Amino acid sequence: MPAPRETKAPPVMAEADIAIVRIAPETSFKNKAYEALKEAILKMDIYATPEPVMLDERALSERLGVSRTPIREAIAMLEQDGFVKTVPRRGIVVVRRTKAEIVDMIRAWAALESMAARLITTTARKKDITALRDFFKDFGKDRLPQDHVEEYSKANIAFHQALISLSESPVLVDLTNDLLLHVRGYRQLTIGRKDRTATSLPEHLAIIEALEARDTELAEKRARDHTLGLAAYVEAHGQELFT
Amino acid sequence: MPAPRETKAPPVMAEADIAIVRIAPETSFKNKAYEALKEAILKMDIYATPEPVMLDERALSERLGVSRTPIREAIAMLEQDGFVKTVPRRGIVVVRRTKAEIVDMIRAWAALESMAARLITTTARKKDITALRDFFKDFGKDRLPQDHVEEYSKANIAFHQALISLSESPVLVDLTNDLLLHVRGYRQLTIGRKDRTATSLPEHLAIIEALEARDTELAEKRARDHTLGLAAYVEAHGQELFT
DNA sequence: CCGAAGTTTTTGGCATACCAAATACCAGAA
DNA sequence: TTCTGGTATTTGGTATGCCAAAAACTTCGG
Repeated sequence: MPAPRETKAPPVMAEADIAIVRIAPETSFKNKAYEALKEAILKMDIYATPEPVMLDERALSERLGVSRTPIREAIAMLEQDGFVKTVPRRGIVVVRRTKAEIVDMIRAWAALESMAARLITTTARKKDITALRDFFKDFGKDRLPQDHVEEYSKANIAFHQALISLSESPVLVDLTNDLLLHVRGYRQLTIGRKDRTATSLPEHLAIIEALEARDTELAEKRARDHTLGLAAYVEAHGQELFT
Repeated sequence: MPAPRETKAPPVMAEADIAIVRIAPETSFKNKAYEALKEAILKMDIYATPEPVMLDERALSERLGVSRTPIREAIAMLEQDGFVKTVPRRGIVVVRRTKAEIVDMIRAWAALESMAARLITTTARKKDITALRDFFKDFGKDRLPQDHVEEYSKANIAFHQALISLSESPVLVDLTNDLLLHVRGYRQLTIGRKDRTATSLPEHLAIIEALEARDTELAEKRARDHTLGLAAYVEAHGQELFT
């Protein structure tokens, strides 16, 4: 395949077939504002203050150097995502999730991930499954996860995302990513908790083993129970995190 | 009601403490446009014509009697939902799903519904579970589902939605509803297919039985397999529906 | 000092105007 | 007729301005 050109090939020309990089898509201000606001919201600790976090259209437009129009469109998108809620003539409030909502999301996550595990046993290559172990290669008897919670937490999330990607199901990937964004509101605070970290690694390895064995039912069950365990944990010990 | 005036309620107040219904939220044009466009998109048969269906902002704004601003905000929301995609300086196109995408969505649906079944066995009241049979009370040996495909299809969808609602998990309910909206693009064409209809009813009843028996694993499995069966069916026989 | 009425400010909702890119259209040359 | 160049049109993107409701502030009478 000499040239990546595709749309309606030109009649003749081809002047020395220099790489025509197809130009840049030039993302709009609307999308830039969406990304910027989304990142800002995810970065802030919404649960730190008692009073709700508010956003101001005009302030944001001035801050980002664009008019209110693209800002408002970005806000509309974020509202669809469930990150903010605009109250007419009152303001735009960053949504705070209750513990019950977070637990609920984690359960849905468990459902999707167990389906991913199921699919993986029938389609993924052994090579790719085995590669999942690499996420934890830095941890072992001499370097316990509970002594490097922060680091392990990152590896943990990366593992789960890689696992779901192996299912090659765009829907599962997208849905879990969305859920994860909401759940991560209290990243280290919950997922990386020491006491859970201790049991997490063995469970992950068990999941990988079931996948390698192509044991559909077992892999599905282990993936489900592992994440449901997290849900139960948050439900039991996450009280102090929510107001 | 002598006068339709409403703005600025009279100062006196309290006059006979009649039920003050909290006023109407007065949904904005943005939301009205969103609902209207969403319904319109779901109603049209996107897969009928070979060429992609396009939307025009100006035409829509004139059609709905509002300016382009709320229309654009509604479009931004629909784009987040995955119903449309706007291409800069080209137009707004109604997204057409491939067969693979639909199958993928049904699989995710299966995952979520099986989790709902799991939750139901531990929390729902027997009374509510048994009530699920009512959706099919009009069908039986003397009135086969395959002879009333259209009607059975509606009962089918209502059953699944009621089932998931019983889980009392807002996340599961919302996610499956979203998926269903996309899958329903070819409502009668797939879900109501005669050959599948025949096996559908018994499977539904089997799910209900497992729920009543509080058999978590079995209910989960039956719910999952039932919907995965639909996915497999679409994958095998849905070819003619996509381009 | 307190509170109610009135005024100003703030805030999101909406309409409108203009811009640039992509396309469609059209006239003129070969 | 066909191809080419240029021009008019279409279309989404963005900036502004104004409106009304709600909140914040001010003022004045008790």
